Amino acid sequence: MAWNFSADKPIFQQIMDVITADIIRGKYKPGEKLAAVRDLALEAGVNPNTMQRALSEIESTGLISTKRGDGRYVTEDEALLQLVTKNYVAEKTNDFIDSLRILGLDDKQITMAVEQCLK
Amino acid sequence: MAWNFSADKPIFQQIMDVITADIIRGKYKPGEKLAAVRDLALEAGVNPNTMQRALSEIESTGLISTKRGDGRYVTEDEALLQLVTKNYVAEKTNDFIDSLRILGLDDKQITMAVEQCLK
Amino acid sequence: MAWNFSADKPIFQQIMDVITADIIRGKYKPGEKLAAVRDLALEAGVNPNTMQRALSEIESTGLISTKRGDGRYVTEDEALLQLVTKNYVAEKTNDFIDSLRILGLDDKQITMAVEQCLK
Amino acid sequence: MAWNFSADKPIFQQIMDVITADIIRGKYKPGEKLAAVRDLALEAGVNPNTMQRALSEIESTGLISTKRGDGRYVTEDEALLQLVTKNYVAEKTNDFIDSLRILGLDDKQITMAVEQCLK
DNA sequence: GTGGTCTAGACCACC
DNA sequence: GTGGTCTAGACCACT
Repeated sequence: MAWNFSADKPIFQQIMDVITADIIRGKYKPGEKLAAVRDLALEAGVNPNTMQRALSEIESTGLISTKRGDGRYVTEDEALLQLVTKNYVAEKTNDFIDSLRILGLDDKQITMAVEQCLK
Repeated sequence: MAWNFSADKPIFQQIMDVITADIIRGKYKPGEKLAAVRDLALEAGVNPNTMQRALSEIESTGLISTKRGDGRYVTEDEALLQLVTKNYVAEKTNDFIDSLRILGLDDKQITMAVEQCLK
Repeated sequence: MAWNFSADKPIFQQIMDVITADIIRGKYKPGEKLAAVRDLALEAGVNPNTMQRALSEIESTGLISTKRGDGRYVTEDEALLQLVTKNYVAEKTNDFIDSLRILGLDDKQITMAVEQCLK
Repeated sequence: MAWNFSADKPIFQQIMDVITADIIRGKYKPGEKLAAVRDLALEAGVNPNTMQRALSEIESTGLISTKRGDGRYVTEDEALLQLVTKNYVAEKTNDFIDSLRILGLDDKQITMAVEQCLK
């Protein structure tokens, strides 16, 4: 069953986002072995090359690492995991705030917009 | 003086964002005539075709309209303008919230993240 | 008070259509004198050049004629008027039929479409 | 072998009409993959950019969609297809009827005009 | 002078 | 190989 991809972002990036999120929220535990590339590709309904690329890019963030001839493993470095999470959240948040500030919204209006959407 | 474009999004989209924001925050007033495509292109440091495309796409949102052989004008329909603004803000906010929720953050954590970045 | 023009056809053509229709349906009687170009332009809310062009093009169909230094007059040749009308209707109808036939609709379906829209 | 284009409408619009009609009348089946932009452009005898534009605009109606790095596919959503068809026919028909009504023709005369041309 | 269209050709990201 | 974007430059229709 293929995952759901939007057309306006590269598929490999969307896969990155999903897997990174899975690691951060603990679906994949530290030290856990990931499924084989072709199995993941099959599950996501994408070309194995695409999945391969997504995993390589995640690897470059340090969240996962490859053991040659064995497979890919989630990092056990919990400090790194928290750092990545923190940066990820901060980046998303700052981008969001900037995009509203550019419209002329002040801090109070931004807070209100968030609270309204959270309801 | 060319504008500053990032490499990870199409230029025409970045132009759209800038001009849309300019209209929303009132740099361009309702009913005001925009500069000619060629002039805007010169100002932004892009090819006239690129600017043309950005403007056409904004036009499809209704924020601006073309008078043939004359020029482009910002809509005078203030209701539409407010609607577009509202949708724009809501969309950005929802995207942001979703991107954090997928990590497992709850509403309180999201609010906190925003407040921390606003400081 | 300006007329209502759509953005997807040249304004002078839209003016032609309106005035031609006015002549055909008898709003302007045969032999009647038209208002001055600048008055018509004012009424339509367009540039006098545009109105001028529209009138010249209608003139080339024979429906109106110019008396130098006097003004423009609707033709008194009723036979011509009927001929133009007939051709006009036939042309519109054939274009319409062709546009539906190209979709694979047969004669019966076309008749039905028309009747449904007439209700 | 270049297609036949008339001079009074933009080429990309004429291409849109042809391909849209092809989809509606089933020449391209739902889910079918379209030929590559460059190939279609060659077939139509136009610049690839022009074909690209035509296809993008059709895409915005939902009739076709793009799989990145793969190609363009006709929608499999038959309900959408029928809806588009219905709207398309209704729009053409209404435009036609309006253009005759503005001449002062009543419903009966319009029906007669159609029947006469169908013979 | 204004916007709109088209061609030509290049480069890139993606699968 | 696929579509997407951008540049360059030309031509046209409209006001």
